Amino acid sequence: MDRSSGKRRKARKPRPDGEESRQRILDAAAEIAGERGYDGTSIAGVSERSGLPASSIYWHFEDKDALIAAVIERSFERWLDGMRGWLEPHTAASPLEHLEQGLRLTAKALLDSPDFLRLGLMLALERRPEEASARKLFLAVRARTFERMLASFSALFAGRLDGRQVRMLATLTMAAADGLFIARELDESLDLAAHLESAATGVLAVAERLARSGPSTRSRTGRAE
Amino acid sequence: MDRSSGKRRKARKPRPDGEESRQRILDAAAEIAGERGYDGTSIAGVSERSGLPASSIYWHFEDKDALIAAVIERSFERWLDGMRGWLEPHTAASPLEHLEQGLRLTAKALLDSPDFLRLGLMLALERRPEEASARKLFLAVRARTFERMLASFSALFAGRLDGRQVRMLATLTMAAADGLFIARELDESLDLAAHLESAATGVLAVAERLARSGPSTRSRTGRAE
DNA sequence: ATTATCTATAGATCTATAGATAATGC
DNA sequence: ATTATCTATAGATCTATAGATAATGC
Repeated sequence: MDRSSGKRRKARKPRPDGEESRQRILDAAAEIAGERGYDGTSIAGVSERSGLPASSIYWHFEDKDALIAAVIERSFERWLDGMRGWLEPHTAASPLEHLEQGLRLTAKALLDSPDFLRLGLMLALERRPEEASARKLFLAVRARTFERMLASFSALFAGRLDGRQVRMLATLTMAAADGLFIARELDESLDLAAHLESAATGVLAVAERLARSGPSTRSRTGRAE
Repeated sequence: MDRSSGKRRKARKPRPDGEESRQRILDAAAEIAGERGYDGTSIAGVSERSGLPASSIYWHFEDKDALIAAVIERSFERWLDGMRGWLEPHTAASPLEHLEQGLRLTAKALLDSPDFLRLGLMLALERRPEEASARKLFLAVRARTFERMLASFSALFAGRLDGRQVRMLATLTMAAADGLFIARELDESLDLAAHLESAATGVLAVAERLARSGPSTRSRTGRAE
């Protein structure tokens, strides 16, 4: 059924309304999944909100799991668009400016396309045995982002902090972003950019303190890679 | 059906196995809800895992919503047990020690009974229109904890920070706790206590910076109460 | 000929209840 | 008499598919 994976795509051009319908289905699924999570997203609901029958959904997507994974994938691409400029190598003058720029872009991306992180965190907190492809996709994407942050902190504190300490800084930064995102979801009047900026101040203060106290201050805090 | 709300409880003593069954149902529901969220928790699943028929579940709880709310309520009580000592007024010598003690207890409580925050965050991220009683309960409990933190920070920085600044500190602290909890859920080798302690260092650094720069430094960051 | 949508429905699962039966309290 | 469990099932909803039909590409 599913021809979205592009395996043996025919040379022939598809009908123009097909892609539009696919997007309408993804829009509806993203809305509902963002409201109600994985199990709360029913095919009937997506069908109703998109205006297309259930069988059309199954024509475009293999099954419900693939549909949710596609929602994550698309929202991640939009998210990446928002973060472009930071991820491209060396558009900022100094490592510190690079981090600050990353922060501003993160705040903007979180506000522009919150579906990605909201649904992603919901999937991450769930630990269902089967049907994990959407969750796996989110975790892979998240790991990649973490590696970027690691590289950024490494450049900023080269020679002053060891790998374990840099990893802790990146963990704290990502935790602050996740936590502040949740706070803002629960209170939309919260100024996300200002809070992220304060959090960055705190992370840098932790970094200075770690740098002064030398490498390997306490028992291991994370698994070696 | 539901006699759990204790409205017109008869003078007569209930059978001893009743309460035990109720707890087994709650155990099973907590496990499944922690794995799969609200919609993923089916009565059939709870019935199978608890060993009691569905009708027994409905004898003990009004409906599924009440069951999930009871799960939240019980895990919150256990959580509170872990936090007792911090919440009771003035067991610590200084405000700073009070905060540090709260931090240690938070780490311990998060590790001992993670169900409360895991399920709570899942519910918080969802925004379903109906069936909100479990979610409301979690948010109320969360708000109370936030107020305690606010009082604690107020005492610690009395006269040096205004209400808005104290609120930002509490928001950052709670965000760090939420975010680090998620990080630890995704990587159970993560040393939660050490990371929380580092986060606290960062929050205090932010506080010092705010105190030095005087009150009302930038545009409002939160809604007035 | 291929792409996409439509109607209709099979079969599984889910929430909730009816009504009989067992166990305990007074 | 009340508390609690048991069997059985109604009725709704959910995932997924079958098969007819429409629209477009070549």
